[in-house]
Amino acid sequence: MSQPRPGNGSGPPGPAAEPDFPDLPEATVARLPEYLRALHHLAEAQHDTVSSEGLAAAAGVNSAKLRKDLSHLGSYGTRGVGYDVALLIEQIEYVLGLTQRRAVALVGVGNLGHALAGYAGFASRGFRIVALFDADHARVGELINGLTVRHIDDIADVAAQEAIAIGVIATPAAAAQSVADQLVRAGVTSILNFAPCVLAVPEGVDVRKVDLAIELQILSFHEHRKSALTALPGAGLTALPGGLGPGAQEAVGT
Amino acid sequence: MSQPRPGNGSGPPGPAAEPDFPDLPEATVARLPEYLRALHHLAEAQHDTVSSEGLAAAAGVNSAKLRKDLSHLGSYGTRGVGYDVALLIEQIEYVLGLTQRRAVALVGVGNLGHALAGYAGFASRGFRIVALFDADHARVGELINGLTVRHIDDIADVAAQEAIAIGVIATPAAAAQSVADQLVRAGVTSILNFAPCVLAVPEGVDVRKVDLAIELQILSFHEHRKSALTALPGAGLTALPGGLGPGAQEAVGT
DNA sequence: CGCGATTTGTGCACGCCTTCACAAGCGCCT
DNA sequence: AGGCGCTTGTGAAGGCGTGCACAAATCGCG
Repeated sequence: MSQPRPGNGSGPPGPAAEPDFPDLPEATVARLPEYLRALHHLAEAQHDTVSSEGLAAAAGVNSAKLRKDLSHLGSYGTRGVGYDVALLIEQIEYVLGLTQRRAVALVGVGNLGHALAGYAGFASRGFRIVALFDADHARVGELINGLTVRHIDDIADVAAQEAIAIGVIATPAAAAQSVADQLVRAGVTSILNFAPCVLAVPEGVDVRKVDLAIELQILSFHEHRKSALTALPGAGLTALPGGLGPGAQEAVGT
Repeated sequence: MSQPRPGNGSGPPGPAAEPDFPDLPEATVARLPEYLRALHHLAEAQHDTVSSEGLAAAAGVNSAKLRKDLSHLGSYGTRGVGYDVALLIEQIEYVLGLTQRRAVALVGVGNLGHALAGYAGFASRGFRIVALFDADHARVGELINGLTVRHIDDIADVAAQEAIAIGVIATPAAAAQSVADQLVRAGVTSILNFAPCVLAVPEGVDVRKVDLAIELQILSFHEHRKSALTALPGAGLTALPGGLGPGAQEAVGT
């Protein structure tokens, strides 16, 4: 767990000493995974280098932003040429801590939990789900994707065997806080919460929340706004104003 | 302040002219759904008023931020008392355009799509899934939650009958762009994309993306950083520095 | 009727993030 | 070897969002 990296041989880090990355802008961290995905895509297409322009387009961001983001990791590009795809992949994966496949525990094997347990994207992008839990005894024992569902109260035992750093909560809102408490008690320090509620956790534990209905509600706001606009003003919706050639993704916040 | 609504009748909008909300800060819009959820929770608990402090705690945000957010909607609080829960719910629902239950089409009835189709949270929070689509003919005809899966090519016919404003893409990445194109062609102007790829859409179409693996990768970064910190510095992790009483949710970006 | 307690609404300052614009650096071609 | 074009890396400016701190407003009580 400790030993961030020895300064030696193979890995991306490079032989010399490294300050690691104590202070990457949070906004940058949130974009790195997107760059990483785009890079893997490029690698499969046999590209060995990319310009910031090209990578930015593939990731759906501004090229200046991308360069600034990458500059925070150090200089891994070559002026006049671009970035080495393989090198950049290694570097970003290292920064994100993906060189070790992190163990993830999933709690709540209902509708959504089932889907998450079977989601191939986790395995292919640096994670392995090592345990499934549920509070419902009727579900305990069920076999999903090669894993047996265990009762949530067993989580301490499982955590003792395997270092679980990340927990995913896919339970109803009413159960989420108590599940979070159990996860924290078992040593989990990062939680991805799909339940529509706010979690209280001790300092040092990170929580990210994904609320599917909220995403729709944000879209609904923009729909509401759009329909109000087309109803009122003179111009109405004449053939799309600027160019309509597929511009890069229209953001709508983040 | 501008007084967006005349003080008359029952519903929040009121029959008279309205400037609507052409310019709400995007960050505020993203938080309104969270306030709304907290408010519904309070309403169920028979509270008719809340202070900004109380609502902020329930929504996991700063009270000053909450007041500023709400002030953008107009003055719906009473100094010395707080906010009227029912009134605020109506107001936020109106702003978000939830007074009409928006019709949503879901494309991709695989692992995740199945779960989304059965997710009760959509129905209970202002949306109704009116159609399911898939490209796989083997899946067409399947009955899920009272809806029959249709082929993606039929989307134009369905859109003709029912005004579909929002489309949800839960297909593999390879199919997502082509599905998006079909949705746009059918008149959809808002897309929620679960596929791990960037979508190109014409101007005027809004896209929000949810990438489950990216969320985990962001957590992984913080794990990586935490383990590096505990390994190096003198103090190590002595009993949590500040207070460890469950503070409000630790954000980790948004 | 007046006063104090309480809570909203907001002006202001600070910091983060984005974007532009350009100098520095690298490879290639002649 | 020299010059030219291309691309990175970054300084600086502008905008947005956050949080503080306080004035204004309302209620309840004596």
